[in-house]
Formats: sequence, structure tokens, C-alpha cells
Amino acid sequence: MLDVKLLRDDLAQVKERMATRGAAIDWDEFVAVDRERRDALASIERLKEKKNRLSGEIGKLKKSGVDASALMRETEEVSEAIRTGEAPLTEIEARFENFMLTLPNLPSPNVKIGKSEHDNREVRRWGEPPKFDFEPQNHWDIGENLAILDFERAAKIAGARFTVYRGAGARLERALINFMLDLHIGENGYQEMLPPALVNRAALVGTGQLPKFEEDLFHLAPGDYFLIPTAEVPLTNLHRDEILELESLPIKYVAYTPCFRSEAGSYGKDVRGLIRQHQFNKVEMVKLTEPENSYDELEAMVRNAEEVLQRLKLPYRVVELCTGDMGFGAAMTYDLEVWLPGQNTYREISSCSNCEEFQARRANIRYRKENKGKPLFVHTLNGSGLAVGRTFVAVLENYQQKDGSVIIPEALRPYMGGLTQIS
RNA sequence: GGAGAGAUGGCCGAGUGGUCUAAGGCGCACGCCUGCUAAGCGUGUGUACCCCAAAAGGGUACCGAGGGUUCAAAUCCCUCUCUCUCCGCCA
Repeated sequence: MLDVKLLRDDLAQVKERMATRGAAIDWDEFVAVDRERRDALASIERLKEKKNRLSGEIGKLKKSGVDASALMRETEEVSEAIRTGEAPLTEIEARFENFMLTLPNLPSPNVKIGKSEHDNREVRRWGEPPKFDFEPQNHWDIGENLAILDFERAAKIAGARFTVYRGAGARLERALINFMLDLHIGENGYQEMLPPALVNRAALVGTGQLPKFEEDLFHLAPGDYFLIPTAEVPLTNLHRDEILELESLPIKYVAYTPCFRSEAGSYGKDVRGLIRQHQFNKVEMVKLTEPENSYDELEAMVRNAEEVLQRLKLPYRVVELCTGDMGFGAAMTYDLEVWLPGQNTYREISSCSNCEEFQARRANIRYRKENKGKPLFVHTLNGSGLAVGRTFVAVLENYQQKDGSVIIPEALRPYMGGLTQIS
């Protein structure tokens, strides 16, 4: 959520920066609703002030035994006026809130302006795509031939966009999770968390998935719970409605969770394989920082994610998303794209964003800089460290051998009971 | 699932219809006193929103959440959420 004062004081600047996202926003609607809301609020508050004053007088009269029935009749009329004025005010406030909650974040001023992913800026590359003396296969063929992935039976028990990991495949997925967690908690200074995979509406409003993107989520009927689309949601919301101690910042969390996405509207995209599943595993990093450090912390977070790929010796590139390609809540985003020989292209495997105050405002996460000072909003950051299923894909495709087997990256062998190859 | 108890400010805790403008304490900030990291004394100490060009100032709301009764609700009634105790069930 943006600071409404910024919209009022410098709407021209906000319009201009928001336009770089390519978002169509009805600013006239905002101006009208904001005006309406303040007028209605002011008039209701004047009536309430009158009611409070009269009630106080009635109390005094009654105490001294004087008849107060005239004043009571007058107060009743004021109360009636308040009741009739409150219905439209509630409606206006709902419209105002909906506008504010569906407005995306402002891109950071130094983010490149662009329309789509084609305008993204490549920041750096690491590693060389492997050369094969045979035609490299897709991961789903490798996985099915090795009998470590079973899409067909997953479809039988669940449906499309699910998979069953089998045997060494299941163990490889688990090895990746443990490897990533150990790296982030051991050397990168994150605290390991294991949050619920179900959250309430308030949490999803806090991080920005609701109210605008409900159709992307799985909703559970009894209890009004949602399956998390990313651990960013529970981790960031841990400190909702809290005022944090300055000394506690930066807070750095890492968590492995399954993630659930409806993928409504992505029919026909990545229909085969592990790339786009309804349920997938992810190790997620979340930071809460002071505003002045947040961009340094973003750089550090990207390096933390890169380190996973480097230790696995998987070639990748770092891309800075342009204004038109960034997600709803992000002020700036770096994507890590891993090389996939089976698709002969780089594919997203991590996304690291600084949301600045956007989520902190929604979730009301603040800190106090000085003992006397007003509470300020923290900056929130999140990044994959990494998407486990896609890392599994990258291992299979980059480490595949001519005979269809897959070498286990050295860094993972301790997590695989010393296994060096899946064949 | 059944029975019961509870939820008040940064924290503890009092408060059963009208100066609650929420007592008292702790903590914190500022000041005073005191020749030594103590003790004491005084003052202050929430959040959000609205009015005002701004400041000063004023107003509204907030005692778990929502609704109701009433001229008036922390206080009475209803619903819900969460916490705790006991029972049942369960991994």
C-alpha cells in the first residue's frame, strides 16, 4: 500500500512512475473517492462530537436531579442523523480501501523503465553452459526414464501439474532442501523457520496477494484458510501489527515450505514437467530491515541465492527486472535464471525483491528508531533461495549423461548418502 | 467435540452504565537534588484518521473482533476469534 499523503501531495509524480508499470489506473476515481470520504467523515465526526457533548451534559443534569428529557430527545435526533450518515460513509470507505489495496507498489526510481521481460537488464552471468556430445534431453524425459519422476500416476491421484518423486528422485529433492537450508543458516546468517502452509486472509492482504489475486490461490472452505503460494506470506506476516526493536533489525528468516498455486490463466504454458506445478517446494528468504539498508540487503540476498547455484556448479545469469515486468508489491527485483540445456535457455529459479514499505504498511510492521520517535515502517524483502523443483530440473538437465544417467553434484553427495550418480 | 475461566496501554494490573479525559505500578524520556553506575523528587510518556496552507490548536475512533441495547458502554446482551484448565478424540 502506498502512503495516501503521497498521492494527495504529488499525484503527478505518482501517476508518472506508476505508468512505467503499464498499469491502467483510474486516478479520477481516486481523487473523487478521497474527496467524498473526507467530506463524509468530517460531517459524521462533527455529529459525534455533538452527541458526546450532549450526553455529558445529560449525565451532569441527572446527577443534580434536574429533568433532562429535552436534551435526551435532541441527542436521539443527533444519533439518528449519525446512523443515516454512516451507511454511505461505510460504502465510500470500502471503495477507498479497495482502491488503495489494489494499487501496485511504485517502482524504485533507479529501476529501468520497460514494458516487458524483453526490456530486462542482464546484470551478470556465472558459469558456462555445458557442452554435450549428444542431444540433451528434457528433465521430464530424464526423470521418467530413470523412474525418479512419475507424472502419470501423479495425474491419477491428483491431476495435471502434479508429480510424484520416486526413490533417488525423492531423496534428491530432500537433499536440495537440506543443502539450501544448511547454507543459509550456517553461513548466510538466516534463522530457520518452519511456518504453517495454511494462512488466513489477513496474512495474504499483508503481503499483497489479496484482495487482487485471489484466483491465483487455493482456498480451503472449512475455516477460510488459504494454501500459501510462497513462504514469503507466513514469514513476512510473523511480525504483523508489531513494533520491532531497532536492535532486532535486520531480521533474516529462511524457511522451506511447499507452495501452492492455482495457475489459473496459465493453460498451455509449461504443461510438461516440473517447471509449473500446483504444488512445489521452495526455500525462501525474508528480511525485515531499516529503510536505509534495504538495498544493500537486497544485493546481499541475491548473492546468497547465487551461492546455492555456484556450489551446485549450475550456470546462471542475474537479471534486473524492468518496471513493466515487476510483481505487484516489488519496488525492485532481481531474478536468477538458471541454464536449462533441455530447453536451451535460461529459466527463472529465484526472484529477489525489495518491497520497501509496501508490505509493511499493509501488514503494519514498524520499528522505533529512537526511544521517543514515532514508529516507522520497516522495509521487507523476499527471495527464493531457491525454488527446489526448478533446481531439481537444472541438476537433471545440466548433469545428464549420454547413457541417460545423472551425476550428483558434489555439494549434494553428503545429503545423498554418498551417492554419486542416479542411473 | 463437551465443560469452565479469561483477553484492558510498551509491560504488569485495577476498573459492573455518566468528570474513564482508564487508577496504581514497572519501564522509558526530560529536569531537579545528591561529591562517585545507587536512592529520592518533579514533569511527561499510545496508535490511526479527520479539520487547518503549515505550525499552534481542535475533533473522531480504539479496553480481542464484529453487531446490539441505551440519551450515554471497557462496563449490559448476542455472535465470532484467540489463550488457558479439565474431559473426550487424535499424529
